Amino acid sequence: MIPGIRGTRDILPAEVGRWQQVERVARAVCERYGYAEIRTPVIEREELFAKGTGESTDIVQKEMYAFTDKGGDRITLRPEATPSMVRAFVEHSLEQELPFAKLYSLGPMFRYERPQKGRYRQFHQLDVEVFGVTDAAVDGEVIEMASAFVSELGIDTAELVINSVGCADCRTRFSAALLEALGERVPELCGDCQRRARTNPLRIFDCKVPADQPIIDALPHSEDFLCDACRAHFDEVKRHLDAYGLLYRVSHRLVRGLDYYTRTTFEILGAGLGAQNALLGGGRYDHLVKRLGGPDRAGIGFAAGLERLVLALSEGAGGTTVADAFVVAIGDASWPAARILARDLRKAGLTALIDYDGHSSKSQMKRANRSGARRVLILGEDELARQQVTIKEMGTGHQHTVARDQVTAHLLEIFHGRHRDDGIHRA
RNA sequence: GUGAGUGUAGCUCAAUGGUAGAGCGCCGGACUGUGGCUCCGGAUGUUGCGGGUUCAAUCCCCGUCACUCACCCCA
Repeated sequence: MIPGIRGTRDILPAEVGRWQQVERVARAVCERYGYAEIRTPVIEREELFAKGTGESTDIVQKEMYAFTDKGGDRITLRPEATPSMVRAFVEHSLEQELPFAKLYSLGPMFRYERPQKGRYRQFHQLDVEVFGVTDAAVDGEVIEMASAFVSELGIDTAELVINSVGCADCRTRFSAALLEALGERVPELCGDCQRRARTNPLRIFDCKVPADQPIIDALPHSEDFLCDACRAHFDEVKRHLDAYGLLYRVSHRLVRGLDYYTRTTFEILGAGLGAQNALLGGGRYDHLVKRLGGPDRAGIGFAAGLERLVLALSEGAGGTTVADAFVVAIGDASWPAARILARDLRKAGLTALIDYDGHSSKSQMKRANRSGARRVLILGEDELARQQVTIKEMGTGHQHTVARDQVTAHLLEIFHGRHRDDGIHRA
């Protein structure tokens, strides 16, 4: 056997219903809020992420699946969606096309990381982006939508956390203030934090080492270093969230890892997910579009981890398709007629199963039982001769006969009375 | 990239330095045109892979791969 690649997973039939539910809700919510779907390639030029995601990030430095293709170009599997969304927005001048430049996309991302709970090398994200709106009302709407998405999935233990990292000026001043506050205590911090102090002081807030916490707790807060404009924007965002009645926690320690974030950042944290507990995260990136060669347009968005959402879904969520009917043929002569019966049921929009080999009726019944089909349509030599079909309700064991040419109408009537739902039934 | 734990049947797990067993599942029969319950019977393993120690390794040692969790990073 040739095994699958480390950090990748097969989403098996037993759990695919949960995925379909997450995807269904994701699409429904996005469409309701006026987002248009876009599908971008999984391969892009390496420089798109070097410039977009940021040369200093670990994603770009050591986690990309990058290679030189046969034409000599540097290519990479996308590690995140935002730069691709920006590229497509710019490349196709989408702001000319759409009433609002609000886009969403669903698809796989790739990062060469050590797998653990909620983290894989191929993982899937819902990515949502809005371009060209600086007003804080869009921050509020995006965050409200993210929150609505999670709660519509029935995940009710999630926590919304927000912060503002300010504009480039605020960040520069804040970083300097952090280093100054740290002063000579840098060597007391853990190795990772010493490295962060050199590369990106804001990330010190991500530290989990207990010994470092007293020092970190004493550090200044980003909120106190916001310029007037950024402060006003953040206040306005909070007013919007309050107006929506959303519960949130402002955390000055929420500093997101990607270089492009400005002002608003937010995350929704799930419970019981282990260390990788961010269901979704995002923020504003007011200079990214221009930085990637486009017009000077603001941007804001978030990415949600589908694996984590599936993990956070309640036990009974999802569901599998069970057949409306299982056709059982008895006797060699019945098989051709049974196959036509199955075809006719399917043509009428019903889900029908039928065996392939000339198995015994018993064996077919067992398979029918295992399939979960709600009824078995028996077509044996007796029925064939009388132009009938025996219908056995698996739940009760009762059976009755119906004329062959009435079968589909008969079944459709049963479903009509029960508000049939495309054959998909919750477990 | 770092650390810890774990790899035995399809699944969940036992076992012993003397070449493996249970439960569930699967297949068949009792019921030769009828599932679920019951009873009876049956099949399946290169004990992750490679090497070492040993008369003998699934068990001990080394390496390697995979999985799990955590660090790191982030969805």
